[in-house]
Amino acid sequence: MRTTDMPLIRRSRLFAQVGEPDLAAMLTACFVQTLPEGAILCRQGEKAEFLHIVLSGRVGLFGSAGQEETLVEFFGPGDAFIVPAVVLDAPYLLTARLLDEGRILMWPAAAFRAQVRATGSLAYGAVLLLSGYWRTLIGQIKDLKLLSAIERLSAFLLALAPRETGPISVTLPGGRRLVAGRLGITPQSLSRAFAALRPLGVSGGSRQVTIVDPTRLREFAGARALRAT
Amino acid sequence: MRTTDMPLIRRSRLFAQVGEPDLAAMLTACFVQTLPEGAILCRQGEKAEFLHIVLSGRVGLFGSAGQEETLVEFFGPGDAFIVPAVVLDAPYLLTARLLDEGRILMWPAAAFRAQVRATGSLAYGAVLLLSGYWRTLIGQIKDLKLLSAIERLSAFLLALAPRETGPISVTLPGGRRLVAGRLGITPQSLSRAFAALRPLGVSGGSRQVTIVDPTRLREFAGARALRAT
DNA sequence: CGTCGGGCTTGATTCACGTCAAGTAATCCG
DNA sequence: CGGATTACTTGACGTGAATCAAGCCCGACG
Repeated sequence: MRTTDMPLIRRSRLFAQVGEPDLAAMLTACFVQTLPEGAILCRQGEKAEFLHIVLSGRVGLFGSAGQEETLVEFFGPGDAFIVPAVVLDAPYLLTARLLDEGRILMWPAAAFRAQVRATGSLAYGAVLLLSGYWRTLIGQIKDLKLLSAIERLSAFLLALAPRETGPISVTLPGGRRLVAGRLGITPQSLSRAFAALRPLGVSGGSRQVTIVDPTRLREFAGARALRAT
Repeated sequence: MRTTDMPLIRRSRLFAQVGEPDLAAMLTACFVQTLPEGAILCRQGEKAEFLHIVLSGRVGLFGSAGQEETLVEFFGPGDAFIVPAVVLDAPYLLTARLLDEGRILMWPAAAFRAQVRATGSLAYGAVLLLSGYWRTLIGQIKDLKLLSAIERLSAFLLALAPRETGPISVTLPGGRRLVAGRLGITPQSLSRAFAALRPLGVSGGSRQVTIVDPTRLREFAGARALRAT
């Protein structure tokens, strides 16, 4: 574990409430790995062996059924993405794959389970983390059930936008293929959806998208007001 | 609070690890209400005021966008369904409505937040509860993204089946309209999906469905193996 | 410099599901 | 018990997105 990892570790919501000495004690059971793009962290159906916390790089969580596979969610630095399988000692529901080269904190499942049970501040951090994830997943389910593909793309882009107003440029968390999966559509349909948004001021290369007027896009998407009506 | 409520309260995963004296102390801040069918516990967009724990009856969580509304998930006794909004002190993403008459434990949001932060065993219970929910939500997202309507219905019915084999009769958690929402389809499509499964041995009245051979249904649905491939 | 290959776009067609519209069965309530 | 209201089913039709199939763009590599 490098000294440069500590600030990254501290930044995770999971450890927000954990005191310095406790944290140091916990981390003795862990190690950090640098892994290449495409590396698989865990595979759907296998028993949980490690909790993974992303220190750098991005990770995609994929669900598969038969031949099909789609991306369910993106994760980035600070995320600990399979807490549930680890605490419940259940098989992974998803496969995690690195989208970039990245550094991953590996925490043996049994040690993590014991720590969560023993350390209130860690459990509290886990509650915060899981609460945030619950909300993103609920948002995604609502999107899938209530919105059209174009509306979902609008909402997705707006969620990426840091500022509320003025022309902005957002970078997609992955290639078109992955974004399509996240939105629950095919790459072809995503392409058409982007084409449909072009008249509304959305222009984009493969990975970088600029929105000339977020407010207008928000009006379009929010004609069917979603997240906090 | 009735004395008959205590066993129901204890049964919730949330309190599994909480000691008797701690539990008694926590509950002083709470009260229990009996509410009629159709009562609304919280409304999408409003600030979280109470944590609700279902003691009896069933609750539906609904998401809405514009005019549309669908059921996102069913909840029953032991479930504490909006923990995330409460701990994060954020607006509800969903509207909760009672599907039957039921008894609900009401826990003021601020008191619950303080307790979770202070009491490790409660935080641990929350981690377990949230972990279980994460998994059901992930399952639902995978279903929506990867399966057809008929396959989703099959998977839903099989998840309700208590035993693995032999003819069984399951009771749907709500009317057809609600089940359709849960599956992300219209009631008409649900009706057709049931019709399509009839040749496979699924017969059903409005609320009670019998599956003559779960194994056969599982084969059909699991030709596209899902949950634990 | 050319050609090879993957990722993106575009068009034509198909299909699953939604929508509209009856019709029928179940439930409620005087 | 009868009539109204609601819930479910069924059919005909329309549509959004998937699928099939080229083409295009751009970086990789001989």
